[in-house]
Amino acid sequence: MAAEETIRVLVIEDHHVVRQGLVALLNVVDGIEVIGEAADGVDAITQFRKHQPHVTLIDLRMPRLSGVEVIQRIRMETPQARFIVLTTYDGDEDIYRALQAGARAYLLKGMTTEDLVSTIRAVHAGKSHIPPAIAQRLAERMGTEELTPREFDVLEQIVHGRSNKEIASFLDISEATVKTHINSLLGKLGVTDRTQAATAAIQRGIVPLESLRKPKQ
Amino acid sequence: MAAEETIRVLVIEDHHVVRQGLVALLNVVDGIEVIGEAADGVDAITQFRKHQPHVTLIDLRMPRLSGVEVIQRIRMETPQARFIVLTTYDGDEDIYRALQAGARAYLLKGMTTEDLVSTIRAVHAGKSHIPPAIAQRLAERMGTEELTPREFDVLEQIVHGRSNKEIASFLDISEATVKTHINSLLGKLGVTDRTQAATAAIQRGIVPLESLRKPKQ
DNA sequence: GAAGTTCTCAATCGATTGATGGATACAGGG
DNA sequence: CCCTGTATCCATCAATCGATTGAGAACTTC
Repeated sequence: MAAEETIRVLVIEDHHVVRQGLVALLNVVDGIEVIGEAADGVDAITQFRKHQPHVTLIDLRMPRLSGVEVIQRIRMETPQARFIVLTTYDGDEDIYRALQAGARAYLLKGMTTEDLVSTIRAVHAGKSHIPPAIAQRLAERMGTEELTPREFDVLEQIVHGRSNKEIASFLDISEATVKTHINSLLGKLGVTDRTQAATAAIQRGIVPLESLRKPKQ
Repeated sequence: MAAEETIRVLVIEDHHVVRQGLVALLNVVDGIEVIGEAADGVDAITQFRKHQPHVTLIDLRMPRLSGVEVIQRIRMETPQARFIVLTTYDGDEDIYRALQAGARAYLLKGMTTEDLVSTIRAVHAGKSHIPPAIAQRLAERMGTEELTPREFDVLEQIVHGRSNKEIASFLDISEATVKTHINSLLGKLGVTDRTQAATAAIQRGIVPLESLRKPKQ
């Protein structure tokens, strides 16, 4: 199956070095051709429309439009589009959303060339390619309940180190109510106190690490 | 200054894609040549001895031997060696250690090609190149005291969500002692409770995020 | 051996936290 | 309309936490 068809790949990745690395790796592979690149979400959609790639490699963390949003929008107009999600950190909550949005596979940036190439071929052939470890974690997460918006607000404040009193004042509710929300979210996260809730929230990417240094808008 | 001297660069980076990207970017630049690559700390030292590069690009998070250790060991035998630290996340506590160990510059992986090239040239010319934002943060950190080993043990347990009683039992000391250590480390971290201590520890890279999923050996 | 660190422990006390039970509102489905 | 589920809110109370003070033992460093 030498010259069956060249797989046309679009690479969406904001880190210049990583994007260049992907292109350099892929362009020496037989049967794969990088036909476009994008460094942010908006450009990604433009490039997709222009080139209509077979397979799109996409980073999740990007300026302007997140990877998940890009996948959702593109699949609105091109449902058969095939995406492989790239991510640095595998605790990422967004992976789960991306796969729900229709991504077919998932790769860590520490992957080997063989991983990359075989995954691209598999996805182009219509297969999905989720590592067992991720599949299991996804299954676990399916069973767990989603946090309500209010619970999310409270969790965000907990991660930022606010006390119940401060959270109550910030959200303009009573301290007792804050405690109720905390109690609920502790149960949903499967933890027993606020410190565990904070680390779990960071680890799972529910509250992004980047938000910590900022003085909360 | 066209053909003054070709700068010989060694690239130490465990992520295959990133390494490939750096090499691809640098090899098209006039006056810079990548003369070696390494994917882990031990190999890094071997490659350094073999090629004696002018400038070494080095990632901090690596298997076998950390970037900081590599810098320290190489500078033991080659004090004039020049390092540029690469890192993904700029909250990294290790940056500070790397610069103390003798790194001359620091680059985020989201940098542009111009950043990369000009930094390599600057460092090769003997200059240092620390972004103002990092310099300021370093200055701040200089004033703060280091945690003692025991305080670090306790902080690690806090991040893992253990209660004082559990920490006491785990470290085989009394709960009172645990409280003493917590009191000290709260002061040194500049925070007021354990939840803030946990998020600060993660944010600054004092306790690595990867250690969270594991059931604590 | 004097000085400095670190680690250890204790006791007290006010503040914070988390568990529990319960109230209200509001949405479909039957 | 009633029932069920869900999200929001509040109060009480015991357990935990953090601040504070003081002090002895082990280990460096000079």
